[in-house]
Amino acid sequence: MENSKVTIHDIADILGIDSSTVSRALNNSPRVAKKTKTKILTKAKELGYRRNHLASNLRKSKTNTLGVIVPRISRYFFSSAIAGIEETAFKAGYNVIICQSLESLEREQSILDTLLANRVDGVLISISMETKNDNHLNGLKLRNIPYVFFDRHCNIEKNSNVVIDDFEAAFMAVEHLIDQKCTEIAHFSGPQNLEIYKNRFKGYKSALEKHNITFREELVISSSLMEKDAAENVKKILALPFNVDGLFCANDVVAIGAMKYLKEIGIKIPEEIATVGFSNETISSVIEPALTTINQPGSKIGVAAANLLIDKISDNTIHKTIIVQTNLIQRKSSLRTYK
Amino acid sequence: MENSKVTIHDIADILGIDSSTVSRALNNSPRVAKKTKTKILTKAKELGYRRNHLASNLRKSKTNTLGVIVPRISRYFFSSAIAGIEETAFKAGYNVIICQSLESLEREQSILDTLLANRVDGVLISISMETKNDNHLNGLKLRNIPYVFFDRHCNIEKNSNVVIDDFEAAFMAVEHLIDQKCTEIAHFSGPQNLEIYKNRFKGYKSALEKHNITFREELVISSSLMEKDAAENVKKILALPFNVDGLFCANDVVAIGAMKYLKEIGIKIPEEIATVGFSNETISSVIEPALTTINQPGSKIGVAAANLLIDKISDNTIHKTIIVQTNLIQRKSSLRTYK
DNA sequence: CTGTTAGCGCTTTCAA
DNA sequence: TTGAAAGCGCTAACAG
Repeated sequence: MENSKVTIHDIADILGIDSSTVSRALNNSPRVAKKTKTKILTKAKELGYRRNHLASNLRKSKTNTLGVIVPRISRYFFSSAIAGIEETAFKAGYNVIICQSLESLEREQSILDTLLANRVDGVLISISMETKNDNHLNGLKLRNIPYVFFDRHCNIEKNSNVVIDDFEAAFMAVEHLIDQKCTEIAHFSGPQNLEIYKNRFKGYKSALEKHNITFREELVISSSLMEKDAAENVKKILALPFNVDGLFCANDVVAIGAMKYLKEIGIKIPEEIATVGFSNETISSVIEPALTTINQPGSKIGVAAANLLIDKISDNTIHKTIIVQTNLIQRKSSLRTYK
Repeated sequence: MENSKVTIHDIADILGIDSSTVSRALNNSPRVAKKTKTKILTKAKELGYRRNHLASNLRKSKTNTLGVIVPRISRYFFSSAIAGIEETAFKAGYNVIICQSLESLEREQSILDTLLANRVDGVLISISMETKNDNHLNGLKLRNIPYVFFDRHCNIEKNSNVVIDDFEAAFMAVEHLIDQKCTEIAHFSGPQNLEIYKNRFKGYKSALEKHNITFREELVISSSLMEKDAAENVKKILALPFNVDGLFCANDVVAIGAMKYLKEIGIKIPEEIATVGFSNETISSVIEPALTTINQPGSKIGVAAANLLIDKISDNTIHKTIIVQTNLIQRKSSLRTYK
């Protein structure tokens, strides 16, 4: 019993019927008598039958496999996205091949080759920093293999993208600062050629507007958002002829850097920092003064992206952009404790 | 050109030879004339031939797939382990199915079923907190499917484990505390059914011994190492009739929780906290007072585990335990700044 | 509703 | 060194 080598033929032989009937029954086809079906399913269970996906897929010329390309698996946002993808894919009967581009376009290209060789049914991709367009996805296009960008996408028409609502997230973060009675809110912003930072900046501006706070050019400090930029950014703020009492960072790395530097020089302004970024819970819980606007968006995006891709696999004409909404992480207890 | 549907038969037909010869050539068999082989390989490349792994694997009844079970993908240690596994597996021509048990034995069991159904060639597993033994791996044993434990393992003979040198790591961490003149060092320890926590406890004890510090039962506080346990643990320490001046945490989650709680109640003891855990760099840079003993071991362990499993797949008699050595992360600048 | 038949694309004896 | 032939386990016409 429980032999892994049980095939539909074994079941057919024992029951004195044909293997095609067994196949139908196992696939829950309506073209099998209820009685026969029951008999077959019972016997299958008894023998410990397990479908051989290899054979099944060969016959159907489908692999039931999705390729996933991320810059780096170990970044929390991506690992949680993968968790969401895996779960969704699994439920739908798909396996997932996960690859990391390590922010290299060249690696991204060679990964696509490998995925092609593996005959994946579809691809989920979050592009590397080096990637400027989708030319290297030609192989997929040629073979009509659907793909969906998630989070990092090329700004290209007729593609499917799953992204976060950056405008809204930024808006919420800044509004939170305003609720805390901050009036001079600085913004550490990112490269304005990238959609996400443009939208976060817009959200910042819009929140100020809504609450009739004058927008000041000099409060917006643009950088590449590395931790090392943070000290410079903070210095610029401190050099201003008035006191800043709130800070909105366009990502968590620069927020962490800013807090570190502020601690280092023993200065406690600004009183509130908010950041839009993909912090993991552990980080968030350590950085008390920072408020992260995005509540575990990784897995949400992963789920949405996987679902969209699976839809596209059955109907490749679907093109859409899904904007995932985010929540403010509420950490009231810690937020105002250390003023 | 570049049609993905090129088969060995197409090549054979064009060249006027048999498909079996083509197959041999493509598999670099020595039983093909050099000239023919070159001809075949050239034509294959020209036509953009790609082997259909499905068919190949069906014939060979191998899936070239490894199953990986981890408690949670998004924990930094595991995502970096997965990165290492992926890379190693990929190079060796294996794909990887990644699953998370979410610390549930039940889920772990059902994942194993799924992996069996997927006919994986081998399994890498890091067990859940609930898992006490390897009984649920019976399906693998029955079918002679090799498996390797990594990081979290059952302490069972004749299994293959890839682990960190927990004893050594803990010893180093505690010795570091002693070097900082701590004498009353508490230990937040974990479930003693898990080898890793047992060994970290041993390392703690051993370091004390070496430096002639009396071991005190009441300084060891066992919990499930969740962040929520931390507050309770700290309370127990504070209730002691003497002052604790050092703290060694068996993992980083509880260390972070402890620091949070200490901050919250405005208490600055203990002066030094060390933790053995798999912190990511961002976390480490935020948690100044904590010293993490293990320097990015995840991918190291992943690579070692995948290699061992692949070895076992070809020779299932290999049984060994690989102990991966670790380094102390040095963060002198921050360590003593905020006392 | 069930059986017959013909492969999916590849590997691997066995003969030649 | 190459070819012929069989079949991995499953599915999907097509008949009946």
